[in-house]
Amino acid sequence: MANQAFQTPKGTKDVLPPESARWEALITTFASVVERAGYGLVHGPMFEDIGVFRRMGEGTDVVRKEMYDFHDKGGRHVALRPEGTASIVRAFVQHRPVVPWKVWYATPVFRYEEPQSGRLRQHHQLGVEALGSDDPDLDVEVIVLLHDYFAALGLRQVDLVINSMGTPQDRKAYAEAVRSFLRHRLGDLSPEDREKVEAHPLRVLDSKRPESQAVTAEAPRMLDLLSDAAIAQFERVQAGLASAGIEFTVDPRLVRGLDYYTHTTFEFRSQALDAAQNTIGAGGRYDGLVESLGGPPTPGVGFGSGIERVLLSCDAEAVFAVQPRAVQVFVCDLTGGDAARDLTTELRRAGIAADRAFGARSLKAQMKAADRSGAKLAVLVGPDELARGVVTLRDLQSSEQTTVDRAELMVRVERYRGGASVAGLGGGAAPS
RNA sequence: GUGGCCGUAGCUCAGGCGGUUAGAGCACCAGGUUGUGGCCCUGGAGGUCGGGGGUUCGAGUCCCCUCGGCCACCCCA
Repeated sequence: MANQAFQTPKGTKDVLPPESARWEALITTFASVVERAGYGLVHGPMFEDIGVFRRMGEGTDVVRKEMYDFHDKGGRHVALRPEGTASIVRAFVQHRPVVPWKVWYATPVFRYEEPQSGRLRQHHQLGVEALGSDDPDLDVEVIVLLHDYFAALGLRQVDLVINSMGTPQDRKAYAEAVRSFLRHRLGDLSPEDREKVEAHPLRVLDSKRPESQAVTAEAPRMLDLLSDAAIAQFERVQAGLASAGIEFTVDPRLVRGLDYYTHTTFEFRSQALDAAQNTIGAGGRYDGLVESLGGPPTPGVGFGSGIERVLLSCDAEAVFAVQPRAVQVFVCDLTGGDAARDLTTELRRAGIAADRAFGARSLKAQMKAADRSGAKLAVLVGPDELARGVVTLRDLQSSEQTTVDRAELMVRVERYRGGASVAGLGGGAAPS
């Protein structure tokens, strides 16, 4: 292991320029979609008392085996967030904001898993949570936001699947119904699924194993057991989606991995992703979660969407290409560096994006750097300009060049940005 | 956690059966133009062949271990 260079921990990635420009644009797009709907940004700790996350469901894989948990130096048992919702709910319980409380977040999330395409140990989620109303129109609002975010990115090959888990009582009764049904068909299930029957009967429903699917096809259907109130709720959601012009399919076997969901659950899947991980955004209603974290009975609904997977989908559909923001002006200095140092500062303070080369390189090298920077305009200062109190402006696309008084530089650059050509900047001097 | 494939310069890749100083393209740097980019030409820098151990006269090439990547299961964003 001698001299083995450090690298990102397994299942994590660095996001560097120019790719990071895409992340910025993605988050900006998301923010504009949800803030338009009245959602405010929440920042919070990346780790919580482990109890906060255990409320996601003691039987879930995320809680049982994927949490990055540890004891800190004070003996507190804490965990890195494995998802966004529980922390938001904890914040709600702690601060008791007025309802409806509509917030959004952008956060890394951590799960100890075997990495593969679209699955990392640290990935990043954008999400919203809306607490304090059980109005199904809020479910619709949240789903529409996620849909419109994908649309804003240019994604087209996205399918929406929805289901209802009913009230907490419905969910419990249904789990019992499925369990007793499966008990009689144990022999027909795949061995792996057999073990889930007692602890986690609903998980068997979305098993991909053919033999299990044959069994679950005949299992009691959630939608047949829903209470009247839950059915009304679910129908209102469907009507709202239809009214928003959003296509969806109802899949009675859609069971999400976290136990807190009640009523509406939904998943957006990218058809452009052939990987096993094609869910790019998912969520649902969680009417019992606030209470289980010590708050007053408060309904809630929200979703999370993985940035990495969404970007993978964008790649697959060849949409949402983002150009990194280039500087506008590049200063080349042959006088020892004073001009580069002072002019870039002056330009930047005037609100103009400017860059320069360092280390007293040849003009050729500096021009090359100017070209690479993407700047439209180069400012050249050599001994000649210095002596005359002028600077040379060069349009890097047309190669037009002129000289202007140094004192006039800011005005000239502003005029150039306003659309004037370099030649028209009228310093009077001929190109040298 | 289980199984399969893979790991050579910053990037994409060559390196027949193990055999002398490990190559190319792109990118980077310098020169060709005593003060000028994008094209072209020339040159340069950059690698303990993921890491460790073993077999052998000799290993990038074979074996073992390990780390990492990809894929499937599982799970999920």
